[in-house]
Amino acid sequence: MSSTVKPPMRDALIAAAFQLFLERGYEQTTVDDIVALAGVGRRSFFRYFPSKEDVVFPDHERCLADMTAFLAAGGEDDEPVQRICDAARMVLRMYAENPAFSVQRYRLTKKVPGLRAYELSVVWRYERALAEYLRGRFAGRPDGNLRADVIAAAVAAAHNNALRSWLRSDGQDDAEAAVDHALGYVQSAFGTSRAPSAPLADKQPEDVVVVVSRRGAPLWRVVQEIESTLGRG
Amino acid sequence: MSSTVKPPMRDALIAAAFQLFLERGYEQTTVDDIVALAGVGRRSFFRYFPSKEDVVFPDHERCLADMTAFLAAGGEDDEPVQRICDAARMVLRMYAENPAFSVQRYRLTKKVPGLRAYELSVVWRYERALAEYLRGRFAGRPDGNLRADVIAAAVAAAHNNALRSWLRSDGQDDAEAAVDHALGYVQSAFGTSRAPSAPLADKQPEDVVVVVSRRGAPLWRVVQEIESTLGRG
DNA sequence: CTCCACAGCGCACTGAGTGCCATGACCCTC
DNA sequence: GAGGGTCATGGCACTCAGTGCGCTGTGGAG
Repeated sequence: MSSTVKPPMRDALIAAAFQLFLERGYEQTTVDDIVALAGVGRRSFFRYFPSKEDVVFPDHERCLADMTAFLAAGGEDDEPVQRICDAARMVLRMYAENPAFSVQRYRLTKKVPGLRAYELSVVWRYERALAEYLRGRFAGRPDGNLRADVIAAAVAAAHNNALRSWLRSDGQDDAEAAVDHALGYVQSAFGTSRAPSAPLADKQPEDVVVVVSRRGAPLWRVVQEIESTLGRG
Repeated sequence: MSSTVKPPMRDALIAAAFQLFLERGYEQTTVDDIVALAGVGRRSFFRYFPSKEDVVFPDHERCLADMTAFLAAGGEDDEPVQRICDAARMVLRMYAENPAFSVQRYRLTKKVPGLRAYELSVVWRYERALAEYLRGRFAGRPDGNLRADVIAAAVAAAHNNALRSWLRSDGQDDAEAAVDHALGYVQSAFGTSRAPSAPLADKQPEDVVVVVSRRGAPLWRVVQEIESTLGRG
């Protein structure tokens, strides 16, 4: 999409950086070490990566752009929560495309506080993209912004939960299944009028009947009554 | 709790830093400028603040410790979601104690990307404290960790939504009411059998009557039926 | 009075990130 | 084929955050 040609110098820098990071650690590796191993000038490093941390997350900028484009391409008839769940799945796929690389990076970010902080800012931008989309879709509804922020945070948290458990398994588990399960939980909590996932969708509509009186009551009261009715005390 | 005595030097550094940050901006102010204005040695700055960013968030370390202690002090009979909502309210109160300072800091963090990233790592630590508490409480339940992470993220997002809208109002709005409302929404979504807050608890129980048949149905189906019943298409 | 602990200070150093300019390859035009 | 323009790269010098180390003054305990 954005860049059709692949600069070999960029890839060489990434390879050299990860080799040194894994050998002696992130903080023990200077930018001078990286450029020396890659055989390029120090100034060129900062041409391709605004900071030393960026070399650890080389493809997030593109992935974020893709996700934003995906959300912008949706129509008004899409179910919003479903849409952002699909958007979150795109991020997971990006990780799953290079399992070995993703696991290596996970080990790095787990150890180095500076990288963890940087990853947070990356995740935050994804979450903001989801929230902004929902804000647009919820515009006009009561508490639209609040609902958008909360649901986006829940979806991001569910995605990250599944992603991290997959990374901890060294890429052995089924990432797609894990994220489907996690997102299904969020969709059940913020459920909208759509089945959360295919295997549950073939239930009969008659398997539940709900009658609510006093429609003006606050939602939490309704939920409270339902839960006591369902016997979850 | 942690530090009973207040070093005047620390406060002098904070005051000097904010004066300069507001005058000429964060990035245009060097640590040398701050220590020169405060009349202390440069090395002393880094004795009190590990980094230049830390001087912008001088009380978060204490607040995080207080929140962790609050969560650890809870008993097994507390309602978990209610508990972390109360914990989140502690953070809001910390902000509300110094409205002018909080609003100044908000303006700074909104403009400076580096400070925004730092704030993210602070918020992340709060969220992790909430999630770790819930993980302990949900231990053994199916999807306990997932539920803990998602609910903690939702509570943090709701809190941040209310906090930011209060900060945007220059501290004029009612912060407590805003956060109560926002957390009430989360509790309604992940609702457990308890009223979300005192001012709503004195409603009559008769103001809503719910009848649910087929109790074995999945929760998302129940929610779907309720929403269509309530007319939230 | 002496010793010791500690808070602050000064200094020199590393390393990230930036601005500026030179160089060389490539391409387009005449 | 010569000249000029663009662009990627390299080299250099600089700022500034953050650190390690050693010095100094002060104040309390013996």
